[in-house]
Amino acid sequence: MAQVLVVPRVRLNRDRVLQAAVGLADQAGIEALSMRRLAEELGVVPMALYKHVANKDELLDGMVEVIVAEIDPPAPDTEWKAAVRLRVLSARQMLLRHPWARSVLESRTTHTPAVLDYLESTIGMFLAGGFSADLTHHVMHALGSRMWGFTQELFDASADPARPPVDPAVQAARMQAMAERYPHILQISTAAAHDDSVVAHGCDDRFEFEFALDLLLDGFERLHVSGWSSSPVTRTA
Amino acid sequence: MAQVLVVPRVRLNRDRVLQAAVGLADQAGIEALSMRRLAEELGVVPMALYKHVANKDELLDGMVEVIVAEIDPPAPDTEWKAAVRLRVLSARQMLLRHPWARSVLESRTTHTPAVLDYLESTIGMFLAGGFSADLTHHVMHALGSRMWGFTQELFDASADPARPPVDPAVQAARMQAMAERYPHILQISTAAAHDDSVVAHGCDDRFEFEFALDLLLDGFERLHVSGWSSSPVTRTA
DNA sequence: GCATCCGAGTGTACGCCGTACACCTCAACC
DNA sequence: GGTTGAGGTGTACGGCGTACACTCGGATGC
Repeated sequence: MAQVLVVPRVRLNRDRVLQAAVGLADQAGIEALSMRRLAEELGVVPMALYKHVANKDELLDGMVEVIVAEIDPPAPDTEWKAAVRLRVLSARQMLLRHPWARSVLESRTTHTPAVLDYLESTIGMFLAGGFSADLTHHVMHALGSRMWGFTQELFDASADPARPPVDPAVQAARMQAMAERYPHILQISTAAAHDDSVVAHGCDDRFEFEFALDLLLDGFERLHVSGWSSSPVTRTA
Repeated sequence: MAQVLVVPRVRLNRDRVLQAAVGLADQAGIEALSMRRLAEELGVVPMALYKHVANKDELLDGMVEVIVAEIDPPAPDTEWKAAVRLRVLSARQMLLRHPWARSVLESRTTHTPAVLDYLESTIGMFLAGGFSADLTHHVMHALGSRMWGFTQELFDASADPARPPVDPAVQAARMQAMAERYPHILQISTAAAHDDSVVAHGCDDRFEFEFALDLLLDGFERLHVSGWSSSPVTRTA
């Protein structure tokens, strides 16, 4: 017999695994995504997956990278307000396509490069629009609840007490690398700090919370006293 | 030998179970909360818990009731803005005490009475302040991201396709009971509906999303053009 | 005083889960 | 044509939620 007759059995790789995981979560729900079920979907034994992802947590991180990459890139030469609006609305479209994404995104504390890139470019829009680093810092917090991105433990190494302590030299090198790749993030993460340490001590998140809340409340009040009753956009079907 | 010497072995009850669950989640994290671990904590065999809660999902619902009850009641005779502010800040304090609460709250789709009561009284604040039902509807959506409460599937029976269909008569009776107990919720949930059906068809959540987003963006812009650079409240340590 | 009952707590067991570890297979390369 | 190493396999372990049949003890009725 020449050759073999079995199906070609395309080789597994990390990307095929991640794509299949996203697809499975989309159609069966995130709670139905188990390593065993995913392996079955790929016609492979469960342990085969571990040659491509370290464990289930890393699988979820990989899935996040996949979906964040679906967000439209920043529109060039666009005024800050329109640019942010487009970006956030695009992120929202992605979240609607993947209903499980919000909870997974919010459960991940380790920010992956795709996520950091997304933050970085969004921050850049405000800064390019002339916003001060301080205002941008607060504005990102206020936006945070709608774009899941910006939380105070971004640079906070103590966020996860279970993580083993890191060598200060290693930590400094990491900060250096961060500063080069994500200058805007670094800029605004330290903008609200009082002392001079580059490692931000975290920001006053109660202040951030009230900032956003008061912004909303003042907006509500303005709409109310100006006799707002129907929507500014037409709502005819 | 008179009597017995064993510890009195206080009887278990639903409340003891829920309190222990909240305590365990507080100190060991929500991922460490298993029926087995909780039972051990209570000096009892795992299956004993099932005499007091139907299953783990109902345990989580019960935990939500416990923590929502910790939110301060509405301050009487207070202007709407201050009243809402106090309430939301109190909810935030509760969330800070129970770091696991946010994710659990957001994962529950079945709103328990405690949660509905919370929504009801908050909505009442806006209405009492003279807000139209329509504006209150949008305002609750905009607040939603910060107070986890108000989502479009509140009255949407089709939210969970896995749930068995309900007898229309039963459904109508349910709506009637809802209307009596939660008039404000009903009022604003139907405010944005175009047709006359009492069972809201769900609202245009893209509109709600943009409403909140634009409110924030306009606020950001106002702050920006007015030269906002430092915080309106003093930030000295 | 004694039989009855019934709900709280028990014990065992099942089918899921993530994944450690030893093994096999086979294409690529010297 | 033997070696190697990466990809895929098989078995096994401990943990999970919970179904189901049970025991036990205190309250209740006679």
